[in-house]
Amino acid sequence: MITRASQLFLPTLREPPADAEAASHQLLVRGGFIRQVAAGIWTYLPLGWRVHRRVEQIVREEMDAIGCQEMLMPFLTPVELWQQTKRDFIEELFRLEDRKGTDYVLPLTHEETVTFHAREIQSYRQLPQMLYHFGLKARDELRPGKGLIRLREFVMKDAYSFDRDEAGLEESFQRQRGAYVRIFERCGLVTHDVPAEPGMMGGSESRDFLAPAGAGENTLVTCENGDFAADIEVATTTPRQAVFPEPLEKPEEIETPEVTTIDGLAELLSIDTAATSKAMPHVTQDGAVVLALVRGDDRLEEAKLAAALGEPVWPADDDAIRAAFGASGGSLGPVGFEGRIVADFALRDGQFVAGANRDGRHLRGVQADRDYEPEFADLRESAATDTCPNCGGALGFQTAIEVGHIFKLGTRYSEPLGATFLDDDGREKPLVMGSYGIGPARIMATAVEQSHDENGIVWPRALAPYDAHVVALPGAEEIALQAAEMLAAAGLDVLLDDRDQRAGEKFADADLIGCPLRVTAGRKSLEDGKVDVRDRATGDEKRLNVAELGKEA
RNA sequence: CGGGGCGUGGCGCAGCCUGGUUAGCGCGUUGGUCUGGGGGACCAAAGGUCCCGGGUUCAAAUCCCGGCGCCCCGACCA
Repeated sequence: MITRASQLFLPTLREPPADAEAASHQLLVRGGFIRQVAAGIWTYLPLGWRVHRRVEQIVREEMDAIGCQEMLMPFLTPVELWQQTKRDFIEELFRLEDRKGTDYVLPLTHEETVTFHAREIQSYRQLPQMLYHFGLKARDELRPGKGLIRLREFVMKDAYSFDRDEAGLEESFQRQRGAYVRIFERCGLVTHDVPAEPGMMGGSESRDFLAPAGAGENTLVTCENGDFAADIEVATTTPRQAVFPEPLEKPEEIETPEVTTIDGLAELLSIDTAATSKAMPHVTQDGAVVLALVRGDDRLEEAKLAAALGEPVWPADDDAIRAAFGASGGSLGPVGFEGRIVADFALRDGQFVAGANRDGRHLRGVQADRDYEPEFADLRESAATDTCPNCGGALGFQTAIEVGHIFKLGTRYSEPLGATFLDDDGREKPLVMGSYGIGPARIMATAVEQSHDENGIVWPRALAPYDAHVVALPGAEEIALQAAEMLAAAGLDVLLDDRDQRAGEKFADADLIGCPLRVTAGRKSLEDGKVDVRDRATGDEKRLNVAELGKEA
């Protein structure tokens, strides 16, 4: 198929928009792929929508290949479904009301709706089932941005599996996981399949597909030897060994006037920062104060704390700290604290300097299980000085985009919504579910992040808006058209730049738009009947006869 | 929610601090001439509620107050 640039709505920009920082944001806007309507709300222009559809088609083929069935569920959703699963209080949820006063939500995902339909599954004989759709999602994000990376409205391919039991779920989960690996591979992306944090979906196990990128919102932790990779929110890596002073029989209070930081404390006492502990009071939804304790040189990973507690928490403010500890931040510690204490595993062995819960004083020789009774959990954020838990190798940290996320949901949705089936033992049981999401827009953004140069986008072949971009220079319009027809006959989608523009402008646009092949017909072609075929990725160029184009492509 | 920045023709910006004729510049757009393998040159022209509302003033893009929108950095997710 041939598309003529002269008739295409393709507004390319010479300069990037002032508010764009991420490479994908700049290039997709400059290349005329997308335009912003409001924060996190975008239109796909003709070129951008072509790319989106190519991503969709790859996803569709891989879903169909594992027996997942396409359908379409609605955007407007009665709030009752979300009330039944108790997700109606989620802050990101858009709510609206019709003229009769009936409440609706715009779905964050479609677990509720698909489970509503799954109530029609009656018997184990109908299982397993896998369903999917490409549906709009709406999320009232606090901070949308970075082009297509964080959107308030977007198309998601969400798939759902229904099984009799955990073993069946495991099988469905692995089928989806395999499909995801193939999808990202076909899209030409580098991704890592890593353990993740289930967040608001709930459920037992989840895995993220993280794609390293210049701009992103996740941090991927990997081992130099390739035997470890995880999202930093769940990464458990090995902290460096602390250097401890001589142990004490019991804690000893010491004067530490003016010292409110770990560095100041370690310096005053001439000890390793890793031989201190850091108290970070948090409050739960119902106002209880929980003390999170990590080693002095560590940072608390809040996602891990929330996971350990099983509920979200917020850092306590000064008033709450005073009330619970009788001291201010900087002198807090576990000894004598009445509430719940969660300590990082790094504090299990050894004696640490901790706040004394009296301003200007600390305790030396504080030992877990002797001087205070904590629950232990992994709370620390992986640090650059950590080593691989599997081989001791050095770790690397990269920003990454989450392009896919798959969850084992279990009965989190089927139970509240009453989606049950009759098993072969004659008993009624809730369906065991999984859910599997991919954002095509993020795949687009990731492809650009991972593959571009100073001149523009270098699309992976499978995602390019057109396979070939034929540049017609003045005088050679006829040859250009013949070349385009040859390529089209060979099954390629062709963009024919027949605009009345200067050569430089056409080349610049071709580089910016980033189709894999560029074919130029110009004055030289009139002499020898050949055209220049240039590979966008490598820059390699060769002169070919028009007749040879088909087989070359 | 906390912090920072911005809002002026389609795009990128200047002007604002220190109010004062017709609000400028580059790019783009339209018409013309010459050009024509990496964003060319010259001539002519079109195009603006200076984010919105209020206030101060003889006079507001400019000063004050209040909104709204957008971007970036810390707590959420495909």
